[in-house]
Amino acid sequence: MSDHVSVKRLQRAELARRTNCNLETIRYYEKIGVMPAPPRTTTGYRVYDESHVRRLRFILRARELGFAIEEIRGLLRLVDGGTQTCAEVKARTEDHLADVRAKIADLRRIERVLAATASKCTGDEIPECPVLEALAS
Amino acid sequence: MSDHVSVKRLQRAELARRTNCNLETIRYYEKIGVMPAPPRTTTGYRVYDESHVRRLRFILRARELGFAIEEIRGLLRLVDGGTQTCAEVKARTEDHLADVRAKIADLRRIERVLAATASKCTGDEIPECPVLEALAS
DNA sequence: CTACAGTCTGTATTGACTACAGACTCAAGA
DNA sequence: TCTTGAGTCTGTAGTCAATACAGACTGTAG
Repeated sequence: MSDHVSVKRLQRAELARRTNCNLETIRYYEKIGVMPAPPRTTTGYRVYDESHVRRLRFILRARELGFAIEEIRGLLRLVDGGTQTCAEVKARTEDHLADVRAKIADLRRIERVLAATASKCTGDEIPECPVLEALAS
Repeated sequence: MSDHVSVKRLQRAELARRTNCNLETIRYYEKIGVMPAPPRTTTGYRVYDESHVRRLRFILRARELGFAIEEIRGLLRLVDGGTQTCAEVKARTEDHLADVRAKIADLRRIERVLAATASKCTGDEIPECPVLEALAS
């Protein structure tokens, strides 16, 4: 009776398809310990279920938002421990938000320099080039 | 008379100091061929001069602006060949500018999601957390 | 029985560095 | 002259976050 209400079992390719994750990335996440090692068939095939789908989606979404693996590991510890407080997670999110904003500021500075330099270009065939001069000076 | 007006000779650490570049990065740039292999003393020490300072500054500035090494290699070929046209460089710069703008757009999207999610947090000690829910759902 | 697709493992590659070990050189001080 | 410490040399390994591949095994359909 134990598998009367059977859980849907997935192999690796199916998990990859359902999460839109690269096949090999799943194994990689298992190796670095952010995905749990799933049970195996007698012949060694990994067997996943819905809990793995949720876990992987969590990781992928956090990666999309630019969290580093180590930051995600921290978030997962909070989730797994069941001891997380909203305050802790909020603090980590805000730290990360500050990082993202700093990156945006960097890129905007780069954008300004590139745009200003490119706009000086005549587009002529002459070898004098304001971009190269800006880089060389 | 050949070294009557002697060029200022620098060793690696001095070049690093003057360009604010990591010591090992200089050797790396030589290895991958964006910096020329400098002459050596009889005992094998690299000997740099002002031309190396200029070259390295060019590379570092381009890196700061987010050009990839391969893009820089392309810019350097234009410089070295003496055949560069302003139009070519302008085109490459504008391609790169488009990449930078795409990255900014990505990060701004991420920023919006993070900010919106974090602002829902109560900061309370309760384990329900809108950030984790947003990631898990 | 034989294809063929899927999975398994470990390892190599990417980009742009950075760090380290172990040997060598150089200049200054005792 | 000897020693000490700083600088340099080489090759190699590690970083991050995957991605790719080779070679062996398994599972299934015809």
